[in-house]
Amino acid sequence: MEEIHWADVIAEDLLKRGKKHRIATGITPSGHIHLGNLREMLTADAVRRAVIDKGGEAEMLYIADTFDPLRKRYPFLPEEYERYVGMPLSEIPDPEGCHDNYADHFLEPFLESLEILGIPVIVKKADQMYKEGQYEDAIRTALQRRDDIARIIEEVTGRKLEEDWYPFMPLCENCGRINSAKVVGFDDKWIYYKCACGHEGKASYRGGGKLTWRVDWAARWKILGITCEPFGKDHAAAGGSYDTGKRLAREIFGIEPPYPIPYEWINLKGVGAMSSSKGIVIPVREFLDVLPPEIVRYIIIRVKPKKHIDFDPANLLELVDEFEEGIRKKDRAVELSLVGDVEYSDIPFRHLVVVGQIAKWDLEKVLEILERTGYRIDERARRDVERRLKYAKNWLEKFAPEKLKFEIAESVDPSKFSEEEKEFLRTFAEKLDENMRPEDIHTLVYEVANEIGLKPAKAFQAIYKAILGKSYGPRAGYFIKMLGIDWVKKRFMQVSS
RNA sequence: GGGCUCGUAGCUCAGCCAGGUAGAGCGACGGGCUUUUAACCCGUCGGUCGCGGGUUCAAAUCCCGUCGAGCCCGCCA
Repeated sequence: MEEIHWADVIAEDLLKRGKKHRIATGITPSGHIHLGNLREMLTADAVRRAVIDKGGEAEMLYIADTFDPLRKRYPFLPEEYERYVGMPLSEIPDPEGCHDNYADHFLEPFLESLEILGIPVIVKKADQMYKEGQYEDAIRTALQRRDDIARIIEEVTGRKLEEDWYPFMPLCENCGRINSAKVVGFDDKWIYYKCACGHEGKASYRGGGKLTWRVDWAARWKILGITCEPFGKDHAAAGGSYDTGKRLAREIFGIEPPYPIPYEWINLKGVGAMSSSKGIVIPVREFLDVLPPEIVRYIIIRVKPKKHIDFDPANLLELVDEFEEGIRKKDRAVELSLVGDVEYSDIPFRHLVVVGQIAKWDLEKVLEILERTGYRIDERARRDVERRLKYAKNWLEKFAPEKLKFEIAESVDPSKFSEEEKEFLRTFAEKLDENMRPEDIHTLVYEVANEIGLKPAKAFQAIYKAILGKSYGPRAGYFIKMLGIDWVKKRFMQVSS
């Protein structure tokens, strides 16, 4: 039985509904956008690609809720930001002063990440949509049909709404908050409100406030013609916002709700679920310095959206092996993860981690070593190594377990070696031959050790001591071949003299 | 109170949607080779598919129930 990738299953479903699709995403830029948030984008993008692969048309929208109020002063914000709580993110200054406003500060690196990841999105900023009047009709409808909306929300959620509830949150022109004024009435031109700060005023249909979340969501489906949308499992619970959205879409706005794709959270090993408000975060942008985009995509795309992902950045090599194997097998998840026209060579990432350390990350040296150990270096391999070597270096420094790290000792002190060790190294060096293959070298260790009556374990230790200054290291045969027979001979002779 | 996911080999999981004699990787064990990192090759061991019922010629797979684990909703969005 052929296994079908989840994105293809969804794409099939979508194409039964129509040929053209607009897939929405909506991560709110209230803090650093992390790998967990990225799942929404990658889920959408995998489906987008699958739809296109099957002959349909699809585009991705990213609605950034820049008009959302700041919920609280997050731990990463300075104390004076207490006064901005409740104000829309688009109206709050950038905490680091480098962008126009708070929302842009977090939005920009994220959009940059999306570009690196090869995710094409049409960006819609909510504050602009409101200010430009795109929501005007929806707001009018929502206010006029306040009772029907309230009834639907009450029926779906089972909770009771206040008598004076309205599906609209006015932006108070006095205190600047968008979450503390109550609607007291409305006419064709204005929405009248009374704010907790004491101010009474009137708000415009264009940027004078926003619809409450559940209503806003359904409204935006209509305004933008959304046919599909991934969202976190918090929205997917029974009585949750998708359930209300579904009914609001049909009964208030007269549209079919988008095809839902609920997804699970991503857990960072040893840290727990990623959450910007709890400060458990590795910003996406930071990941992309350490891992190639296709691997980041693969981490998420290989797993069905509804299954939770435990991700341990220290334990990455196996995943990369699997990915590289998938390239050869033309695995669908890998295919959906590859970005642009990047071409892979047959050099494993795992190998680059070792060779890079030997060559001290010098590209030419790395290529030289790879060639010496039997890899064919053509233009394609060259480009590939150049690209992935940077990631290998960054990953090693940032996430790799200590035992994978080593450094060639600049020099070693012969007095630290016993006579036995010296004898071994001398004999070994004499027998080393430029034409030996890694396996031959490995065998030679045993041969020489036996010849002079040294335990093989001691022999290996002597080798590592002479090269690295510690008693363990990468597999000796390959390692010596990579270092260069000539160099090793010289080093061993010097130590044993 | 409600929703989702998981339970299959020692471990991590695939297979379940479209039922047809249980799979992979890792580990373990034996060997290649008297330590070499999360190395390579060959081979071996390893599972009453959580439990109980039902449907079926046939169930890991579909249905009902049940037990256990995790997360989410029941503030706001």
